[in-house]
Amino acid sequence: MDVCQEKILHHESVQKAVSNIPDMDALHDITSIFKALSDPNRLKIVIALAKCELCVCDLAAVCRSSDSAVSHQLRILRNLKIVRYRREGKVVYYRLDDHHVSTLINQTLEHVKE
Amino acid sequence: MDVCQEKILHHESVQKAVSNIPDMDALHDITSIFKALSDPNRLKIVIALAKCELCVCDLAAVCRSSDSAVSHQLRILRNLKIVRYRREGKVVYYRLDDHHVSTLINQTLEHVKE
DNA sequence: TTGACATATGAACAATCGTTCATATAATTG
DNA sequence: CAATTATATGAACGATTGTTCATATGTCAA
Repeated sequence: MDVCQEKILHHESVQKAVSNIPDMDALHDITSIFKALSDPNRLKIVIALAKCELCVCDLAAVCRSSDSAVSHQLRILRNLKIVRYRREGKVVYYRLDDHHVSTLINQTLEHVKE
Repeated sequence: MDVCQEKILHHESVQKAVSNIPDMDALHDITSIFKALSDPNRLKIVIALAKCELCVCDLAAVCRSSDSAVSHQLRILRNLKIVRYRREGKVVYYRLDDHHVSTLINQTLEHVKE
C-alpha cells in the first residue's frame, strides 16, 4: 500500500487540515475515550457514576447485565483512567476519575435532551 | 441469563442512577456517535472537516489511507448524519452536518490541548 | 478454619469491524 | 462514442470486541 504519492485536489486545504490533526498519541487518547463510551453498557456505567459512586453489583443492576461482564467493562474503564475505585470490606465502589469525561458526558446528555 | 432478580446493595442509588439513564433509542444514538469517533481515520476525517469542506481524495491524503477505505468510512459518517456532501462535477465535497458533533469535536480538541 | 459473599480474571466463542481488492457508477474530456 | 477521473460498493479476510463460563482472589463472619 503506497499512500505517499496520493493525488490531492486541494493542497492548501489539505495542508491546513493536516496541521490541525493531533499527533498520534493524542489521537490514540481521544479515540480510546470515544471507544470506551461507544459500548451501551459502558456508557450506562459512566452515566450512572456521573451521579454517585456505586458498587459492582449495583452497576450490574443498572446495566441489567452480569457481575462478571460489568467487572470486565470496569477493568477497561479503569485502565483508561475513566473510573477509580475504593474497597470497603467485600464491596468495591467505583466513581468517575477523569473530570473531562464527566463534562463530556454531561454535555452529551444535555445535547440528547434538546 | 437471568438478570431480573439481580442482587443490589444500594437500592436507592441504583434507582436514582437508572432514572438518569437515557432510553434505548437515545442510548443507541449516543453510542453510535462515539463509535464513529472511536476510529482514528474517522476521527481525522471529522477533525479535518471541522475546519473546511474537503473532497474524498483530500481526505484520503489527510488520513494517509486509500480512497476506497475513506469512502467506506464516509458512508458510515453519512448514515449517522455526521457529514453531508455535495457533488460538483466529478468531485464530491464533504462537510460536517451535525453541529453537535462540531462542538463535541472542538471541545475534545480543547481538552487535549490542556 | 470453613463457608458465604463480592469481585476479578482467563479462555473461548460468536459477532462486529476496517481494510483490501475488484468492480461499478457518475461526470468530464477528447 | 471511448477513455479518464472521482467516488462508491460488495465480497472476503484478518483483527478486535463483548459476553459467558469456570475459576480465582479477597474479605468477613461463624
